[in-house]
Amino acid sequence: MPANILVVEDEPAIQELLALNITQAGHNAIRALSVEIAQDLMRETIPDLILLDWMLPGMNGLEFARSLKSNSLTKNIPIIMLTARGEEYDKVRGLEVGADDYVTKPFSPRELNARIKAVLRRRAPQMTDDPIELNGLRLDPTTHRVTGNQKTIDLGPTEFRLLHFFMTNAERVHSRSQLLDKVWGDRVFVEDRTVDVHIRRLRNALSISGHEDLIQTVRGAGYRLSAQNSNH
Amino acid sequence: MPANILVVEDEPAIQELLALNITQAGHNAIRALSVEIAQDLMRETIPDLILLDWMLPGMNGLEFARSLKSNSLTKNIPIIMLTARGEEYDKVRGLEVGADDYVTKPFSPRELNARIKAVLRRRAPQMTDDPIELNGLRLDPTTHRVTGNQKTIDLGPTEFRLLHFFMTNAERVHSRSQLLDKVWGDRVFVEDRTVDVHIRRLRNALSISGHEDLIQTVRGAGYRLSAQNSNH
DNA sequence: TGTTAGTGTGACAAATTCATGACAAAAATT
DNA sequence: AATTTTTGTCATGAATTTGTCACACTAACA
Repeated sequence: MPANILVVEDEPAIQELLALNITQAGHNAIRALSVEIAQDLMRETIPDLILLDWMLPGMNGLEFARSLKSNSLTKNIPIIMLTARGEEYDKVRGLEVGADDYVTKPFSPRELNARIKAVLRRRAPQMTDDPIELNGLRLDPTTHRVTGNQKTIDLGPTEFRLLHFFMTNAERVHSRSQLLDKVWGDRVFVEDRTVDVHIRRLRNALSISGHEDLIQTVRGAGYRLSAQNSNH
Repeated sequence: MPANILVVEDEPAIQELLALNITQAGHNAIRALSVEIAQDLMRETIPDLILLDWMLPGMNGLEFARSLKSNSLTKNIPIIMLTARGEEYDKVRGLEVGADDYVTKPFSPRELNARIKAVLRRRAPQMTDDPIELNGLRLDPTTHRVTGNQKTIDLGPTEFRLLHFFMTNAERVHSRSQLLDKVWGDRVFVEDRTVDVHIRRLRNALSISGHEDLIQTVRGAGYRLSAQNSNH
């Protein structure tokens, strides 16, 4: 299965090389020249793997890795560090922040692909029982409860699944049919507009905890759960 | 996680077979040809599970099981009885002395492993005789009684096991089939809905002590014992 | 300013899920 | 053997959840 691989590398030539390798291996390469660009892109799509240069302008790779691992939304994304020969790569510190592997530049395509394959192979199954925390809201699958602002909210089965999906796929727009697929299952026959109603019910429930516009409407596209409230 | 499994079986060929199965399942097999050897070995290591032949030279399996269950050090070790087809296994007496399950020889590896797995899976909350206290409720395993709010209530066997399980696994949702597995044991064939009835009986008993909403229904998911009541 | 497609909202009936009392079989107790 | 307790199942009614609809509202655009 094809995976989305985010390449964070400031050297265009090397980035080109990496992207070429990735696409030839049947994967999808998303390119970022800096950490900032990478963060922007991740608001759209959460990648399955990140190739991260050790030395970067601005925020360096190590810091970025650490920030990724400390966020429950992104902490399970495997990271492969890229280091130049000569640069002494602090393996201990790399592993410490949760890097899964590293590759030394210049790299052979064969080696790179082998590592990508290996990391993707052991990627964790999604649905875990770990609580998901986001913007002061905490969803706990083991308790089947949502907590926020000292308040515990009981959700109906569908509302719970819907919120669970939104929280594990936050900061992205999901069309109604995508939501039906992912939350209802792809074997049901339900109207698109039914999603609207459930969104409303979920919004109602979440308003108890003060999360008023956590779920936003993207006109003509669908809905999105976003931590940063775009008040324009 | 690997477990130490003591195999008490006088027939070398069968013992070999058992040990092979166990090691292939990732566990550690300790072999004993007789009860006496087993007792010796147990001075070294207390196993996590005992596979015990029903018919043994010298002290037989039943007596051994009984002696194990009467010793506080060993009484919590689960026992799976091995019986030959034809030997009629006295299920009642087996359960009486505390055997957790039994397997008929000749056995299929698949069956044996399934039973081992099942028994090990539910060893987690060690059934001790220590009282459990939670949220002003005190459950005493020796008397099968719960005390709360100056009132003491007698529980039936199943109600007791159910409450015991809930108290040792509080703040979590348990599906009906999980409860059947953990409280009834996976040997039995009972309807999912039966759980509902026992929940009701338990709730009835607990209401005497003023714990009205201690056990909550999570629609579409199961039941949960929780000190915290959701505030709507 | 008016038109229009897209979205919010309240209501409602159908479907689903659960609570409850009753009852007979099974077990335990006498 | 008789009695009491425990247990599993069922039928029924209660409660919640769910999908739809009709209509109100909004944003975008001519």
